[in-house]
Amino acid sequence: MKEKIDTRTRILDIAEAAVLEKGFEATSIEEIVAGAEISRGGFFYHFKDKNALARAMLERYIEVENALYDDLFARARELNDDPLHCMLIGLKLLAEMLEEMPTGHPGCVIASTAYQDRLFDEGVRELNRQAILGWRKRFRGMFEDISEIYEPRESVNLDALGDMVSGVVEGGLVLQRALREHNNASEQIMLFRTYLKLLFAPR
Amino acid sequence: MKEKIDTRTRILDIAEAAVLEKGFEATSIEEIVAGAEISRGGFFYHFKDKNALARAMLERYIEVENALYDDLFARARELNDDPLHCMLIGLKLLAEMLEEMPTGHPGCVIASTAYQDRLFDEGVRELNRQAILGWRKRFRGMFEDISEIYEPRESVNLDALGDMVSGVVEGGLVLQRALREHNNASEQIMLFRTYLKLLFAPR
DNA sequence: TCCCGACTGTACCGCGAGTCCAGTTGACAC
DNA sequence: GTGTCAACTGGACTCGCGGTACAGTCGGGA
Repeated sequence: MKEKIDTRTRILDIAEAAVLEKGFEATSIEEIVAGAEISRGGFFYHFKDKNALARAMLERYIEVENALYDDLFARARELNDDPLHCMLIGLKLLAEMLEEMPTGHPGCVIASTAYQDRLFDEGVRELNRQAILGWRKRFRGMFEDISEIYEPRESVNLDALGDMVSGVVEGGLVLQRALREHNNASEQIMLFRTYLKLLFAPR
Repeated sequence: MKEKIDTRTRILDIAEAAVLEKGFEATSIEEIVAGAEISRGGFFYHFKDKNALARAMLERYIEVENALYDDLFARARELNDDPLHCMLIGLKLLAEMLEEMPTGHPGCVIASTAYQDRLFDEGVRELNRQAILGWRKRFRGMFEDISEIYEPRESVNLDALGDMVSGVVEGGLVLQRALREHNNASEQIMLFRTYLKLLFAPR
């Protein structure tokens, strides 16, 4: 039985699916242990409390999300060396990816935790914060590269523009969840993309 | 004692403040009744359960938010008849308003409920949905008026553009909450404003 | 053989939501 | 003055869930 995924990972998988579907509070430890086919004792052996579970989930989620961005923009870079076109292609890929998820994107854990933050400890909140700051830095860097070649038509704060990528995704996912529609997030990204095209259009 | 605000309103006030600060789940009925200086029985006399409280809060919140938008864009209209400039002024006013809130904007209840929706019944979810659809319609209408005068530089879906107003605000508020910064939402709105300026710029 | 990590199973605590209900209080009606 | 009704108070109780504690089991290396 080498094939058996280790229990901790199994707990995280099941918890993540449940939390993204119904929210953290609405997910009981009872149902997690039922899904993972372990006992309550087993759960607390791996996570000292629900907060530790949240932390582990968030850590894993952020790692995956970062890897995803790395991969996406690396592929975009292969298709076009120009930083603006690379950005535009990357956003297109991102939009397509969001669209292809059949049930719609699971919904970003970031927003979910941001709005229930009193349930979590400082560690979780800080993790959340650092993730967003990381994305700010990533996208800001890309926008700096673009600005060096294409002078923006209107002066903009590049930090804020970097945040706008995360913000548009988060906002789109909120709409998608609340409206029970499917393409809001990808549509919002495509709109943001036209914004960039206009902003960095050559004179 | 005509001055005494009726108990139901007092409960809503206190609950709203607490919920916006810490989230719905983290707010106990115990603390609400303590704040409102009533008994637990008194609370359940007014609301049959916590879900009914959520519904009432959401109803009130949406009403206030709509009145706020009405007022904001009416003022903008007074300053300039042109639909594009009216929109741009309205967004500026909105951004200023968000900035002036000393502790930052309380955070939109919409996103908060969207990410915990299993805690609420269908009525609450539908209320949430209708609110966003209402904003879509409102802003779509404004963008239609603009399009009649200013041909957009890139073709865009006006529903999606309407959603983008809500989305940018929601996304900005998520960032603001998670980062513990203060002006993200207003900055995001200002960026969206430059987008509109570029999109509808006369040739 | 023994040890150890990964559990199982059970008993127990405290808290908050929600129920039930009997009783009080003050305003207005007749 | 009596009755009635809405708006509560207060207390007792149930239930589910998070969390603790801990004794015992089981399989795989050293």
